[in-house]
Amino acid sequence: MKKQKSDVERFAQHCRSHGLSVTHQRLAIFEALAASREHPSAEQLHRAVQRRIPTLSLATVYKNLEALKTIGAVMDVNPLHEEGRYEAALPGTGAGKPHHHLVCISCKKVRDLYDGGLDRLRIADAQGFDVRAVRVQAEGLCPECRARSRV
Amino acid sequence: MKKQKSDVERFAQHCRSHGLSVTHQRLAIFEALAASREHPSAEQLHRAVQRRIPTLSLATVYKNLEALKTIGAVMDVNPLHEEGRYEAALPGTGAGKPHHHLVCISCKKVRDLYDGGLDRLRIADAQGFDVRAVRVQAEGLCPECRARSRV
DNA sequence: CCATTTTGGAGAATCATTCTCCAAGGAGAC
DNA sequence: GTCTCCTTGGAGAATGATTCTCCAAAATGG
Ligand SMILES: [Mn+2]
Ligand SMILES: [Mn+2]
Ligand SMILES: [Zn+2]
Ligand SMILES: [Zn+2]
Repeated sequence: MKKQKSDVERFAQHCRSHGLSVTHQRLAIFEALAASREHPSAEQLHRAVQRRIPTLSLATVYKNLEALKTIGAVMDVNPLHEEGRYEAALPGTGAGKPHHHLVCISCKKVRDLYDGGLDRLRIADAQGFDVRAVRVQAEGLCPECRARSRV
Repeated sequence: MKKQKSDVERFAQHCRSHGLSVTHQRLAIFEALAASREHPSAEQLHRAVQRRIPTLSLATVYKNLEALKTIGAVMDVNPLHEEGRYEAALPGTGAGKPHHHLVCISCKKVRDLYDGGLDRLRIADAQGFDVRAVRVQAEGLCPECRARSRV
């Protein structure tokens, strides 16, 4: 009977050690997320947790996901989902040849990354998916942001 | 003087062969995109093209990006940018260990992809970026959607 | 140039996400 | 447990990106 509590306790301590209090809303949101393998949206999580806490508001779900991301208890599956970014795709233009991207986590700039090794990636266990394309996104600090943060 | 026209001509023919008429707005949007290496947003493109066509509306930019994506003249840099998707990230939970994702281009479902080979990826030419993480997203049709489309 | 069809502009509408404001609920000290 | 203090939650408005509606303008094909 210690086992059952350990996940919750680990979460509670993670919160406290990062200065976040452990409310039952926060805990329920995390539990729902941890119990799912569906990579749910905020809306889906809201619906799931509302079965336990009918008064839970959607804004609270967003606030908590953001807070939990900050302390590393939750991850965002989508790289770069705030605003659409485009590139031309005809021969001769930027995306004329397949390539990948370097994305700055600070200023959001996107640079093309041509790397023959990455183009040859094969997915070992595609779990029945008919894989049409593989996108690689390398995330980090761009030279400008590195310089700025080193001040 | 043939060279300069060839890109425009190639684009025009690509449009016509896919049943899209070639308006100067559409052409200007594509030219602005092809001339940029910044992976611009719709808003940025709008500002750029407005210098040539002051009456251009933002909705027109979106309509055209969508139309051009459909015929493959434009690509969307962001995988999955419509709605945030989350996962737990503490030991014992889904993202407790680093992993990648299989995404269905039809129903948008996201499955975890554990692949030791992908975890060992190294970026050959990081162009000065301090790379902190590499995300791989394999896109294709999930088993359910394959079955449905094969009807 | 004519008729047909597609497209563009303006602005409203929609959808996801964030913010504001105030009351309720945790955390740590007695 | 009780008392504070500070964080958090709820409600709904606000925001920002994207889409839709409606009509006039422009492109196409002859
Ligand atoms: Mn690119
Ligand atoms: Mn995952
Ligand atoms: Zn940067
Ligand atoms: Zn699917």
